[in-house]
Amino acid sequence: MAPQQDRSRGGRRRASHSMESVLTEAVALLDEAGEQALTFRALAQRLGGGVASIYWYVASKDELLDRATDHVIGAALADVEALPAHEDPIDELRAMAVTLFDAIMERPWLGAYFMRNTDVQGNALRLYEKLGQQTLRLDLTARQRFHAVSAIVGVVVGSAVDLGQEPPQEVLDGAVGRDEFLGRYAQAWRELDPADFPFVHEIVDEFDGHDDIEQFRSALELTLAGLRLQAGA
Amino acid sequence: MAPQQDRSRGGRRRASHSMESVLTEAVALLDEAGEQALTFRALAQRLGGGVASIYWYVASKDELLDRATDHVIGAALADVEALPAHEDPIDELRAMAVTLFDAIMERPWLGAYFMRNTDVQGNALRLYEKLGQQTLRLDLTARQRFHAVSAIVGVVVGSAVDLGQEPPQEVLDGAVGRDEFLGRYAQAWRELDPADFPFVHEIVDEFDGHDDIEQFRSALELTLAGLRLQAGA
DNA sequence: GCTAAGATAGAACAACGTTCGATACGATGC
DNA sequence: GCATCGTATCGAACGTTGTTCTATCTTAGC
Repeated sequence: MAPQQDRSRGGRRRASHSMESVLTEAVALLDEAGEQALTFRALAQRLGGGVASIYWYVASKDELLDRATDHVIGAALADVEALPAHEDPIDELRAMAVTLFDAIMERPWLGAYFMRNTDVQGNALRLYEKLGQQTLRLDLTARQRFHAVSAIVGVVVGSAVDLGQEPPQEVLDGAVGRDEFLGRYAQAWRELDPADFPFVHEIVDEFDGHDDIEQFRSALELTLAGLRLQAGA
Repeated sequence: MAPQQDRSRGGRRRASHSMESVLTEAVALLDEAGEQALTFRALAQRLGGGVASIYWYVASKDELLDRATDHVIGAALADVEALPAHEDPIDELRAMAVTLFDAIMERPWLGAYFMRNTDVQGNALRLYEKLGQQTLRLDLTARQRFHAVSAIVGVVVGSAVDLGQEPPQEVLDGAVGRDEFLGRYAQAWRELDPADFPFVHEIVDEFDGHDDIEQFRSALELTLAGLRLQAGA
């Protein structure tokens, strides 16, 4: 009753990969345990192959990160393209940015690599174009359009970076909940001298247990309000 | 005429450090050659001591980075505090944000670590407080104040991250100038199909040779305009 | 002079990205 | 059937990194 071994002629089976599987497993590692979990050895073990095989598909870890990033940005781009059209371009910009932020929230590691994509081509550029096309519907100069899209991307990235560097490893392990983690900071802030830190005391209750999405949407709303003003609509 | 050797009894002189010198040299390494240049061995050599000695002052590289970051944020905080007071709190917020961005521009590596500071205390918190105090002068709810400061910090960080990850190592070595670097991207963009990428073609001339500070100020202006609208002033 | 704490340092360790050389596989030509 | 060439895989090794271990030197107080 020995189980049918998955080998031929006693030799160890050779693994056969593909660009897709390499990227998929790399993203899976990043999703499960964050940036530090993605090593060539861990990835090779997951693929059931050797370490050096990965170098057939990518020339370096930087390229692996770039391709993995572009891989998931492709999914975010698909989400954005699936969005219904709005009459108001600013409404559409808001919907796109929120969709983008949602995608990053599910993958906190994305924040650090989002803008690192050195490739000129790729899904990041398509996303950039997609956002920018909305500004073409606004009464702006080319320079204003360029700056507007940069500002919106900046808000997304800025919020995403906050997100990505928030968990200090305890909350990722599940040992400490996010609320408790925030609560610790809040408690330390409450113990500061109110005379020296009036603002911190003013907002500590808002900080405690705050929602990241709401924080992002508020920042986005300010930028979009400024943009609407600039477009004179 | 042998030079007076700086040693006693022929033995190799033991180095004597201090928290200040360790942080100063660490920052110097980061300034000169970026994030990857800061290694314990390079730092030890610079301090004229052994590798393990650094561990007397910091428990890990993460802590070293945190302390180094807070060290330079302290300088930025001093710059911000030296700013003249404005009658309009939003004008003062703008001046503070610009000062902050200037400090980050001189140290591109700061962008990646700016928000990574896990310490609750420190200069980052004081800077946060300093920004927040201006919102106390505006007619806003506590939540709006919290979100406003987060938004402004987000704009700074978002632009700073762009900045920090821009040079791909050639421009840092001085082999390729920033303009030429930007020009390469611009050229590649110009060769894209205008039907597929109308926005990219619209702004490529603006992108080519653009000024980072101007880009940042535009993004900041949109946020501040939105904030002014929100405060009903 | 002795001792305890403060401070320094060399050597070793484990993990990482990367390279090298050898080897197997699959289609093609004959 | 067989040699051939480009594709693809793998184990082993290299150099560098953060970190730890253990030993040593220095200083202050008694």
